[in-house]
Amino acid sequence: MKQPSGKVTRSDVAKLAGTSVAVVSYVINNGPRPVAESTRQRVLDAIRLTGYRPNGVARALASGSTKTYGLIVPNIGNTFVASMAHVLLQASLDHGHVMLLGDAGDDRQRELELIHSLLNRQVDGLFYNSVDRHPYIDVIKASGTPFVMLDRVEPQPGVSMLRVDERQAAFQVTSHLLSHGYQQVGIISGPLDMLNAQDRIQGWREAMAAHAVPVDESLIFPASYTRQGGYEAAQRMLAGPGAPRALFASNEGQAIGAIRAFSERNIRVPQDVALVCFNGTDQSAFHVPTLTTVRQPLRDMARCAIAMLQNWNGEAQLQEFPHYLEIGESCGCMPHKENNATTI
Amino acid sequence: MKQPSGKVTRSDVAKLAGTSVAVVSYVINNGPRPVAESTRQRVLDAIRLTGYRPNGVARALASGSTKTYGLIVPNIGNTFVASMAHVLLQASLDHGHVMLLGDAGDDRQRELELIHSLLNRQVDGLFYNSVDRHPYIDVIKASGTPFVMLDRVEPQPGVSMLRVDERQAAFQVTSHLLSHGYQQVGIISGPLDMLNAQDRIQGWREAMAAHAVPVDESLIFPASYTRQGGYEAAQRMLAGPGAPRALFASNEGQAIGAIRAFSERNIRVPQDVALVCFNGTDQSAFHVPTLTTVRQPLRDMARCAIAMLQNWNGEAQLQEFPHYLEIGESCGCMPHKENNATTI
DNA sequence: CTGAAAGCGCTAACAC
DNA sequence: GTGTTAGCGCTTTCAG
Repeated sequence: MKQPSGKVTRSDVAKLAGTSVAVVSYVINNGPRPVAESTRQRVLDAIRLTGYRPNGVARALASGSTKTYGLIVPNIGNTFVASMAHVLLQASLDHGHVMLLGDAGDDRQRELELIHSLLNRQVDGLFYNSVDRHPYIDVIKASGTPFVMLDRVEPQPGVSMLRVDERQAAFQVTSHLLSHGYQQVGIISGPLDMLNAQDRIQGWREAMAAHAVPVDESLIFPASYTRQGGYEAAQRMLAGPGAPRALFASNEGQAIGAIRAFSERNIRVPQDVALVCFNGTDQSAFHVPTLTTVRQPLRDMARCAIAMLQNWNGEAQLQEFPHYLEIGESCGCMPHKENNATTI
Repeated sequence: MKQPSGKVTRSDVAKLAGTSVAVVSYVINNGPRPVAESTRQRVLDAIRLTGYRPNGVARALASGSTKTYGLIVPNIGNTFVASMAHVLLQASLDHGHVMLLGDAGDDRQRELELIHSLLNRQVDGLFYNSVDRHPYIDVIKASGTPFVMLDRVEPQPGVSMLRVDERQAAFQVTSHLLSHGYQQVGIISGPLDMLNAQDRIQGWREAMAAHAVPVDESLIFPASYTRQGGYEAAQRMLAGPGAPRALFASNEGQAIGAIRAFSERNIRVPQDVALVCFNGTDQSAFHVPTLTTVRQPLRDMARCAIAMLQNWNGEAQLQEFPHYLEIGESCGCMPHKENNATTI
């Protein structure tokens, strides 16, 4: 008979099984002491009968581990962030950890609040993707909690970090556009004070140089990493003189926003403007047109991030991952499945 | 001087402040006993000096509350789920609670594992959106943990639930298409054994009846609630005879997948096929074309869900929310900003 | 207003 | 192989 409420404790089980509480623990934890098979069965039966559920809070206090990780993100509504969260969640569960999710709602103050909150709750480790370029690294360090930065920040001693070479990826993706023959490639960048925005712009610059194309600073359109940001940036671009025929959007949301803005002016992608973007998700493959995008090996990154926390020794661990270019229709070098000769 | 690690405990603070540990608690918790202002300051200083961080696990054990909620979702990669998670996270934080996020990865077994995991961790309450129509309600009930179902399930005693009248919403959205003059409206439904899929199909049926249109069962295309599902369903629809010129997709992902499939056959939305969908997110407004979609008042729902947990008395609470139809371009009754006379 | 002390439910020595 | 018990760090009652 299951109890109506979760008030059953380990000593109830012990009583019913006719053993001591220690034995119950040994059974539950498969150690650290052996238990006779017959006793073990009695305990197991008692657990079933009582509907006993080990109190994780008490276990955490006694054992010193919560089996919980924390994840701080700017906004779970961002599709790339959600993809990252998804793989981290899966990988953590594989290691027996659940995740406390802190969604900062793009608010710096809230982010700090959340960090304290998760730290107080004694997470075994923290994955951290900051709202902006001023992550609260000191706070986390002071707590002694293992943590991994998921986005690029100023290199610092004692800060572990995952990253892809965004400068190189930006170089590659811009070069891809240039190789199509475009002489002008615009860039919708992230907020200029963010390092990953700088990296991407830098790669863009280098690609222009490599192709002997003069860099036109007016082709940089800073925007937030959102659909709205991309939408507005594209509008600004169209409002100005000499809008480029090729464009590099710094994330998938911006790309989609830009395409929306274009469509409102009857500008087609890729026929009128070739487009590539960063950090595409599965969404890119279903978009019309499909998006040419730089993708990151998220699954590997998640596994690595967890390994970093587990092998934590207080020293910084840097792990760089390869990116890959997923060619879609948006850059124009693929046969476009869609055309305008329509019948049904 | 902050300590290098999180080993500072309350008694360290007490020692430094020259008080007892109880007083430190009184200061931290603003009660339950008053503390002299001067003592209070000494304690506060000691806390600052030591870098003391209250141990949430110990607090939870002693106080009986973890200040943590749990959220079980099928997959955080689904944009609608992510939107829901976002608002719940924000609302929870407003009430001082953090969230343990359980992402089942669309796997029933994993979902159960997660439920046990969160329950063991003594969450103060659980928000539950099941992978399929067989939610593990008994497990949660047996634990005595307050919980709210976020999706529609078989009405049961003792099960609180949020919902919108999906039958009615489906009726409305289908009627909207019919009012445009279409005689045939297809439906990409969810998996047929899910209640919300049945509800939506039922509303679709009733709308046909209300408009005196004979119901053609072959126009029901069951699919998973994903872009891939919508894509495949649309392909099936196009492969069959008499593909309808109007279509109701059961969620945003399906709609986007369907549009992709259409575009590959040079079928335009809304010119060739009028489309509406359920549970659109902000994404719908940036899509080309913008999507006509049924939206739910997520923010209100989140607040309500939390209130249900807080006022938990073991009795089922049912709360129904109004939906609203957001008219976009995809159904064809709006001036389409996009056209095909293109120049740049 | 402050201090002492009894738990909270469990882990893991340490005994036997 | 099993039982006893000292913590884990905190909340809160009960005495001063």
